[in-house]
Amino acid sequence: MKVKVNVATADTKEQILNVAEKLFAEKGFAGTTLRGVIREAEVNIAAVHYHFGSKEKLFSAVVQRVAKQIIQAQQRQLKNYENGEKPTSVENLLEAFIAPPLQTISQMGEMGVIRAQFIGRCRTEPFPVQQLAEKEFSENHQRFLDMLQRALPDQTRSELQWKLDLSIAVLVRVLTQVGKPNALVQENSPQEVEVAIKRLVNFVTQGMKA
Amino acid sequence: MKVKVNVATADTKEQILNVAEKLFAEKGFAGTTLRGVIREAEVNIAAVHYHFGSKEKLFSAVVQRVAKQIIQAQQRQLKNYENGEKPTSVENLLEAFIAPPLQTISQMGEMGVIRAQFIGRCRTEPFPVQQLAEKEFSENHQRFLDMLQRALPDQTRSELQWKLDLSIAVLVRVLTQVGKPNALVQENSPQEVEVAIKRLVNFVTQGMKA
DNA sequence: GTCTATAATTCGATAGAC
DNA sequence: GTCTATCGAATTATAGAC
Repeated sequence: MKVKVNVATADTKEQILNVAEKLFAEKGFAGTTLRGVIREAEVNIAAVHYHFGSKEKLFSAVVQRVAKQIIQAQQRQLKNYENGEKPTSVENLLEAFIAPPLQTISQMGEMGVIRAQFIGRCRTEPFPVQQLAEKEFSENHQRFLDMLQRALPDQTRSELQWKLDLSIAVLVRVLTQVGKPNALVQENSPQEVEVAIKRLVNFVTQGMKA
Repeated sequence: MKVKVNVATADTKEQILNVAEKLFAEKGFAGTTLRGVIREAEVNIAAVHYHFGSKEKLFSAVVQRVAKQIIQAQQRQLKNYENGEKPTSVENLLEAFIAPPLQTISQMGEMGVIRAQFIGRCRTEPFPVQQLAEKEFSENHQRFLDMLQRALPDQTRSELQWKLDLSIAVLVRVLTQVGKPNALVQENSPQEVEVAIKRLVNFVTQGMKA
């Protein structure tokens, strides 16, 4: 059975999502206007409300698209370490957390820098951004926390919690600085990203074990 | 010779600065309106433009007040380690960097949480916030970088640069999470802050030496 | 220095034709 | 699904009286 797809609509929706991600990344939620989005996306102002309902729901749609990709890549990476009994090492866990977003971003070219900045906004912007974003990522973070607890049984849950939180802060900072002078990732090439992942994993692993 | 001080004006300016810091911290630059500021500060809308000139210059004035306090406290702390020839240890340098903002914030009570969030905005908000803020902090960061270089002569300048940048990201994350559940600093009491400083310095020192 | 009044834009959202 | 037209409200900033 064929699946009906309105091509024009799919293009319009996706075009709005792409431009919205770019503008939210560059100017933040409050600094982005729907009129700015529709101008760059070359669609009608009413199309945004027809497809998404409101500015806030548009933002949620962008977040969900981003979160889905990242979490899928992280879970895929984790399966490489699934041998069974022994808990995965801290290094491997942190690499499974850190490597996927960096690799994804380096594969996306110019859009990768935008994606990186957007992720940064999700962690730092005022209400309602952080709340909308956390909803999409919290379950995944809990899963990683559970695995870290198995790898480091001597540390308390709350200790691991703030250490993971700080590790994410470090990852997000690296992401938002991609391409800038003196950043850990400057050219955003696959080779450079591999080196950056090693250094970054090392940086946070030391902190996590401390 | 007496110094003329218009008390009403001093109050008005300071009141505007206080409320502006609070609203910028809570809602960000774009999300804050001058009308919101004057409503809460109970001053006239024209007073903001008379004293500061524009929304952007008002933000700059808040940043300058905040930066001045932090940098002074850090430099004061550094003088404790000035013995002369031997370079200060990495731990001491990082503690001189990290402790002052956390201690200041815990002394400020409720306003401390606002101050902490405001500092977070300075590092993460879109143009023109980051640019205006970096202008006030960059010289101080360079000084710390120079001292770190003396303490860790085997690491390259660019290596130390991104490591210090990531350490600041960690500090800022701790600041913005003050008072939230599972944060490193929850009650914001002097004793708790002292413990937090030790853990935090340990976390970033391990990463810095790695 | 402080105030009122208002200029000049811009915003998110919606109604209704096609 | 897409469009035009527009509503109602909010924004920064300024002019000018006191």
